[in-house]
Amino acid sequence: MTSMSDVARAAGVSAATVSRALRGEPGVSEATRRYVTEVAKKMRYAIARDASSLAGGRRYAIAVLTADVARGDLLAGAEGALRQAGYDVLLYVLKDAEGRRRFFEELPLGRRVDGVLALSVHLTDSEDAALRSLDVPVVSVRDEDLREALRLAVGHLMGLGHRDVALVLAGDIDEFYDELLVAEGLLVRPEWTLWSSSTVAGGEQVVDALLDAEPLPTAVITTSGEVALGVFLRLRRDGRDVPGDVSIVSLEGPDLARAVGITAVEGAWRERGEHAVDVLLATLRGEEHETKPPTVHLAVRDSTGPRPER
Amino acid sequence: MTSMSDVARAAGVSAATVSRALRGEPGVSEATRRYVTEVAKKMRYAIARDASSLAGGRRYAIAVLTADVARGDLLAGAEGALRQAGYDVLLYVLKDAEGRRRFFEELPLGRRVDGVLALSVHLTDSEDAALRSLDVPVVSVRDEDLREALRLAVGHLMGLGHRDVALVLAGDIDEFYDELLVAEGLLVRPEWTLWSSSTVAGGEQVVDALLDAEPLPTAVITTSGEVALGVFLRLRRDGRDVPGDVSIVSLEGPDLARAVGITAVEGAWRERGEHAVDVLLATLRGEEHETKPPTVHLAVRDSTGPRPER
DNA sequence: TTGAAAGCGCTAACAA
DNA sequence: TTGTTAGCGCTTTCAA
Repeated sequence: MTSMSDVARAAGVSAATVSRALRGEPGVSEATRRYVTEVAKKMRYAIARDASSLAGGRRYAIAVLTADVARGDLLAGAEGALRQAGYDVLLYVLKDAEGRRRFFEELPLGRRVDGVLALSVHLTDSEDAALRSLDVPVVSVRDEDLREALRLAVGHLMGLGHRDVALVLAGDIDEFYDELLVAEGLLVRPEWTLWSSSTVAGGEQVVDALLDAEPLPTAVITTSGEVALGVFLRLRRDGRDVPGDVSIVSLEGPDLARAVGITAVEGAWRERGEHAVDVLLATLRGEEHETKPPTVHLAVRDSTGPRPER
Repeated sequence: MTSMSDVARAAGVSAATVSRALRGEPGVSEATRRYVTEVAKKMRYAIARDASSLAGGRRYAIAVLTADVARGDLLAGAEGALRQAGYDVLLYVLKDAEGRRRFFEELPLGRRVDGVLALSVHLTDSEDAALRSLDVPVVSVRDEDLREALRLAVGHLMGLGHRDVALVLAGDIDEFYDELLVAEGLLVRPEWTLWSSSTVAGGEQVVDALLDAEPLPTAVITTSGEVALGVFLRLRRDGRDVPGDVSIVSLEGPDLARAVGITAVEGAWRERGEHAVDVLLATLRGEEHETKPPTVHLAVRDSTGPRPER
């Protein structure tokens, strides 16, 4: 393994200079930096993080806690952002109660990470306190944004006069939706709360189920872009007009929804994960990160319209 | 932060002794070990991994590569096993092509991990070569086991005379199933390939869809225990006999299936993740780990029987 | 069974 | 701008 002093020797400079050059620290002439970088690359030098952390006091690692691996986008978003910022992601899956208890008891993070990101883990007060006792910044992302997304979607639909709204949940999602819909003033019929896989085919199936149980709702909210697309396609194949007969709103899958012209809540999970990372990194830098989480906003497109007369 | 020498001082021994005692190394009297351990605990001492790795040459970290966070059980299984063995899990999500390319180009793992676990990432030859060049052990888990599971289930059902089999896919699963079923000699009707969320409700919905499209298949294969349960319950509620009218096999959810008496493939993802970790850790110890992946076997229970006469 | 001492490969003062 | 010098907090010989 080539070490930093190997590089230093090869480049004819001191290890300190190599260190500065490679990290982009000031105090190195551009020429030297370029040369050293090149030599290091040629030698396939990889820094020894342990030594770096030990000497520098920073670990370049963030613990990411997740209650499950279910919310994939959130995790992927956070992972990508952290990776890009040069941080390693230490994953801790707090799935079963026993493992979770042990985790907080042993708190294996001591001196191992620069910060903690809790994704969709609803921390109890004592768990939260335990984390804070590590005295590294802790940022957590709750599921509340999803509520906000739903709220937006429902608000939009109600503004258009809809009252008969079906909800399609994709993945293993908590069931708090029902309450939320009710709270927003919608009637929730059990047969209009459906589950589906996050696939187009899943969405198509859902429509089959809805068609079998007339009357049709006047609007459908999906938690997945793929499902929204499936719903859209299947309705059309059945001769229904969107949004003439049925409106569709998706709570996720912004790219897909945009491509197909489906009204959708944008700026959801992946972005939320990235923002959480921003907040955490800012804190690490000692800054106050004032920005709010990515605005969950509604992109109104062609899939929603006024409630049809029937 | 209390350091090892703080503990040593408090316990009236040398740092070397503390090190040995805490790691369970031989050469420390039991009395000393117990005492030191107690003192360390009382002082809430947490080892500085960086220093430990630097001095010891082992990093106690494994890179876990995953193409997506979709196969949750696999990841969770691996994470749990690694954690238990005292290893940190460095997560790398190789989702988009661009990120993946960059990952293999920069190979940010150098001197950072003791091994690599590739879960459901189908590595190209050059990617594989890149990983091996790190010269740490690499273990990968492919999706083939799922095929094996399906093969088992289909074999069992065909042995019982079934030909009309529905397949319920849960989650974002690849579509290679169809081909596989055909390859196994089954007729695949499009309306019998269904998607569902991994929930009981999802399974119930699926049955509704099937009932609407008579004739009913004589058997149903699900990729989720919850779905199998939902199918079971809904069929019964509709007055159908299981397995008299319809047989059910689940490819996952062994615990649930066992509890309810559903024929199921056992030893699937979670265990596969754990086994991969075993293999990796054995390699790290310099041993040859000869055991095969957990036998994907079929636990035949009351939910499957001979094809009904109709 | 225990301790002393020498690093592991970096970063961060401090000098030059 | 660059180099020299101390460590960072452990593990591991080697001696006692």
